[in-house]
Amino acid sequence: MTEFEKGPRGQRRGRGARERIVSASQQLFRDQGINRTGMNEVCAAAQVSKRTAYQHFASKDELVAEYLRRFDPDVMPGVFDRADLSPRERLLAAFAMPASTPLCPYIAAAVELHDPEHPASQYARDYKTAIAARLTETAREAGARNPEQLGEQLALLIDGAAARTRVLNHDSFPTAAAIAAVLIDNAIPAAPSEQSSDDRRAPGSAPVPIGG
Amino acid sequence: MTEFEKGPRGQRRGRGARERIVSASQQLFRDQGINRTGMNEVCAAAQVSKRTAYQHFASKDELVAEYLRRFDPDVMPGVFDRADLSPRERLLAAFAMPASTPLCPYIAAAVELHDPEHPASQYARDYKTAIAARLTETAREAGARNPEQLGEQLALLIDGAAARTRVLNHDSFPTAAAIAAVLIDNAIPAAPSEQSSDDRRAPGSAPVPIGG
DNA sequence: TATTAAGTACACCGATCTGTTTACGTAACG
DNA sequence: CGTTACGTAAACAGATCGGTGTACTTAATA
Repeated sequence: MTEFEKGPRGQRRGRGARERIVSASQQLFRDQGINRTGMNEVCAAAQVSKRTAYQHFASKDELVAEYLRRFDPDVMPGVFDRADLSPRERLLAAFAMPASTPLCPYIAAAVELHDPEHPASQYARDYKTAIAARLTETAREAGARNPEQLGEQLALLIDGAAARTRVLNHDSFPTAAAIAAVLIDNAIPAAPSEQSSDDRRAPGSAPVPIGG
Repeated sequence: MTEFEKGPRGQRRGRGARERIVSASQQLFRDQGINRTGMNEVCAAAQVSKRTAYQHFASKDELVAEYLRRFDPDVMPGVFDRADLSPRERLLAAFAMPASTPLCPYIAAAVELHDPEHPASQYARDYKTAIAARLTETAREAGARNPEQLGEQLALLIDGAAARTRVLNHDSFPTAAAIAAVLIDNAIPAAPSEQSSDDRRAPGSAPVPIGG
């Protein structure tokens, strides 16, 4: 059966190869960019022959797509899966990304590839849409007046922080988090000033609509 | 002196060449990306021989730097120079970019070049800093409580809208403008209601500090 | 043992890109 | 006229890149 593991007969091949290739591209594409990283370099880093690499991925484009796809299977870990946090806290947690978090490879890929039809570009759109959807969902849980709007706004803040951090080489997520706090407080009726364990809403007050 | 114009003995050269090269790179770099546009293509579009191009620009990197530098000599025309607008209106005007406006070549360049030391990357940082400074200045005029903070926040919104527009292929500036309106209203004490949809604020409620 | 699946090492192809060089053209000016 | 400055056109150099082809190795299986 060969199990496709390092298993019975493989000395160091089999399971390792594909994994190593993807893993190497993660680091190289992120650190050096996609266009500036050749397949030779990826193969060398993965300790895999070029032949093998092209047996696992028909083209570099496929590897790039897989590189993005594998990046974050469950969207933004440590944010939406934190059942111990209130919805509001979860929304804010999206802006407390650790510095080690890679800087939005989706934006980078979309810019570098420069082709909206590229599978990686399409996946970048899907990912961004998924993020916004999750934010919207959480905003709804938090009792936001217009969850779609708040979700979209928070997503924009995340992208802004990522882009700005990249260009300025200076962490902009705190600024984004501050804005997020304002938006959240404005969007949730009778927002309890700080961490809200319960969010009852004040029905009557017509607060500031965020336009659109 | 040869005036650097079409000049004494130039038949149709001189002033045209450099201008045409920069102009061609504007369009090509923006439409196709920097890395995907070769010098041959630029020269062809500029109707200039390669020899001449490399006489005006020692390298492609220099041309790229000039491409960014020439992009917007006075930062964001139609925004800060609109003396007929109130400071608050000027702040909001920054989010009403016409669709024809090129989509943040600075972010694109920083990502594409992928080298923070590249002169173009440095210029991108300078440009972004200049934008934030202008926004801060205008925020101060508008009477914002913390102009630096508001300026930085609005700058982040602009970058977020640009990045998101690029990735999603969908104009995100309206969303950013809506956020901006909220931030501005929150940051300016007793905001006099301009023609904004509404900005009356519950009078007694202390406005939410935007925290830093 | 023979086969087969998987992999390595490495040369190679064709395309593309930056940048240079060569050969030639042309117009102003002495 | 000839020189000189400036320009074109096009070949070329050198590098890199994506991707392939070939020959060899290794180890499990029939």
